[in-house]
Amino acid sequence: MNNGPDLSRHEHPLRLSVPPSPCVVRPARELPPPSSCTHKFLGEMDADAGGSSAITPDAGAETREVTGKNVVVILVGPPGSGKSTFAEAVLAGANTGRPWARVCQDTIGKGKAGTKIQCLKAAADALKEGKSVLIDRCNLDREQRADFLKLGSTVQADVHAVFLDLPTKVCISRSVSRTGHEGNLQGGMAAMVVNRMLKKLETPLLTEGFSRIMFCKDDDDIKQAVDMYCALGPSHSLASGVFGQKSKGPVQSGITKFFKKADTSSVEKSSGTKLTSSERKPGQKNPLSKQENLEAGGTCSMEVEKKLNNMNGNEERSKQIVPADINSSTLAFPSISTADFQFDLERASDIIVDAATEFVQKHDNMRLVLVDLSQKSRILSLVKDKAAKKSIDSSRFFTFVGDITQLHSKGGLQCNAIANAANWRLKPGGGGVNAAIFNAAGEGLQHATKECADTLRPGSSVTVPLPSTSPLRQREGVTHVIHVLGPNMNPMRPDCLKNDYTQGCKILHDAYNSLFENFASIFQSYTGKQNDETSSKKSASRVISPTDSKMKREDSHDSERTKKCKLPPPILTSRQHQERKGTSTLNYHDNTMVPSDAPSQAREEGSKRNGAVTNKSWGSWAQALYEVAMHPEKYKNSNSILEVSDELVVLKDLYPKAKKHVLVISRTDGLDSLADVNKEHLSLLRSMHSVGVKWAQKFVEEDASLIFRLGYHSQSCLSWLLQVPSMRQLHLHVISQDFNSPGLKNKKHWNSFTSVFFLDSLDVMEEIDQHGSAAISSDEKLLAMELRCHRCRSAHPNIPKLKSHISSCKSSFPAHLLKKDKLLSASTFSMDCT
DNA sequence: GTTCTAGAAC
DNA sequence: GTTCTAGAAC
Repeated sequence: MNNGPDLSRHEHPLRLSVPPSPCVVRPARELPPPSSCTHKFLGEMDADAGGSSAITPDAGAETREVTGKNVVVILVGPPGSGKSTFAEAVLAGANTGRPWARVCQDTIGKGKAGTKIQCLKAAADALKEGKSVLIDRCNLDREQRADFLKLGSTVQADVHAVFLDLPTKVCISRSVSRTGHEGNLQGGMAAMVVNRMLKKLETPLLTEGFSRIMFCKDDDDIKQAVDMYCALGPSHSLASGVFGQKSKGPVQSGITKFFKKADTSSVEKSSGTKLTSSERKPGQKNPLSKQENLEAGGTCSMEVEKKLNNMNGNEERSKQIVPADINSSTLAFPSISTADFQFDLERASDIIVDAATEFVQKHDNMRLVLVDLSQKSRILSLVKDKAAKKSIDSSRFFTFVGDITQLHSKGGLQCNAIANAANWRLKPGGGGVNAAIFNAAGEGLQHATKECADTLRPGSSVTVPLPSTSPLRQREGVTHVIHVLGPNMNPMRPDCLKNDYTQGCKILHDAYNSLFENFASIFQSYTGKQNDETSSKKSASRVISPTDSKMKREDSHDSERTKKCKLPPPILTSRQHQERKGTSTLNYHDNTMVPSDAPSQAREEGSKRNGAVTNKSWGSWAQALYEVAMHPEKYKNSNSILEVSDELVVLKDLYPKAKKHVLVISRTDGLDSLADVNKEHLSLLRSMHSVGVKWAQKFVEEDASLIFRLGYHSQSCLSWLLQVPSMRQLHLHVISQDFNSPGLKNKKHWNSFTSVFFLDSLDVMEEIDQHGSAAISSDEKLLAMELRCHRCRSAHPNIPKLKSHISSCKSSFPAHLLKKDKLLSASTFSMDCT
């Protein structure tokens, strides 16, 4: 609650905080009289906010002086909070002659990932030119802001913070649904990023060195702040202090709170139509439709939120007739791939109707329900029309408007199973149906899902029995969730089919077939053993892939593969097997590390089935580390293996990128990359780290000039889809920082060890300890970045020139590496010994 | 992951 | 003409 006097929204902000003095150049447009509401605005200040240095209202009113100082405005806010919109609005609206520059990290890299250093330099340059600067990056924590504050104080500029403190759900919704974002952050990844970033939020304080902090909680605040900076004359300075902090409540952060507040809002699908109040059911708060999100993102309008909030309370629950059929098993499913994945609605509706027709003809005691949250859902009406034209039995297949997680409690529709429009990692998040279902089902669904499969390929599905404790089971009577993944036609996502609807339609059809087949499988298993959860779990928790739905009964013995659907088995040709016979030498390239007794036929069959849709598999070369980890004994005579334990193998990298480069490989099956690691693996990571340190120490003792760094490649969750090459099996690089090796040949090699693509082992452990997963960068641009020296950061045109430079560069390493012992050198170890 | 090689850059 | 990169093939 706002305890201060009401802020007059209609009066000009400059007048509110800056009473003009005779020598002030008045902005071109007419300003209201100066004195009327100064107190009002300053009365908004929270004297406690920002620590003890928050100034009193009167002091604030008196601080205005003609200084001619430049201003550094540090925008603070997560993606989607409107920082860029703010900065652009100031640039466009400034009308007093004060020159402004926007320093934007998203664009400063000119297509490549921008850095803080680039921003600092640009800001310094602009300040030198006499411009005031808007720092357009997230600046969420003190450390991120500190350098800009320092820069400001160095040039004696006023440093302000404008904190775009909007509701988390708004930022997530906007960043998820925007397109064409300068930093390429949008779609499902954006929700994750916003959520993660907000965990790091540290509210700006005057004690950091700001002369002024302004909180913008909504559209009006933003507009006021923009107007104020637009009207800030060259010789004006704004009052010091904290303004606009209206609530002392905890800062809302994270998607969890988002869902607690609006647990059904994110189920909204892209319907292509605007929502009206009548489309909402009681209790649904903040229903942000995709369409509205886009509008909100595009115009930075907070009106959306208000409008949506206003919808609550006077909505009427839509009356729907649910065909009663207590003898049928019911599957409720959302439209797959049409929202985030932008699949054409016409085509999608044809596919849904075709697949459903086929299904209901085959199974007369099961029914399918297409569900969408919006009554005006276009996909729903298309399907409805097409199903009617095909004369499908409407008691077996029908559409339903409602929240898929509350069909029984709110809609009176009892469903045995619900389908989830999952992501390929089968993890919560994303802000849509997926997030809503994981949220509604409770944590049990995550655990149950993990037992069934780790990942999902486009066109396939996996059935997960809900634990008896799941609220979704207890409240809604849903016994199974079937995760299904369709094709992606969204160019802003990394695995886009680029308008290839031939392939897209096939995958979508496969996805529905797989979903329906899995549903049928549950029912069949339940006819005999309705109360045997274990049994049903075993039979139901299978992944049905696009082409194996027809052969699922034939390969039911193949339990291991269906349990871990993530990895198509290595693709080995018969020639490779022949050539490989009897050999177990270490060689990534021709894959001779794969044991010669590999069950080749089964693998080939498996690869055909699994590779049918996307052909995205671990190439044979990528299996090498896995083979070493699983069967180190086969390579015991190789001098490449340095150490073997139950937990790990230490291997000399066969293509070292530095004088000393070894890999500490985990031997845990299924731990393919950092994306698979969670808190349970912390002790393994610690073991890997300490073994890595031990080897680094050994090498340093042999050659005291060596300096080591320990870390993991950012094998992101998207790498599989992006086909970014990587070696399967989690491995820690222990690499000397000379990078003096013929094995280091190209930009990708260099950047994979010297950009943020390389994640320090210490950071990874800390991240996992704190967040349960590593913050993996998914930006493929990282590996294509310009070549810069890892020590002095100088740029070089090509690898030979870079190599020449690094052979003699003696600059100190970047500060972030010098901290926390991320670099291991002779001094590190001698210190340890003393 | 590497190797090979066409073609761009110098 | 030589060097180097980047994409295809493995």
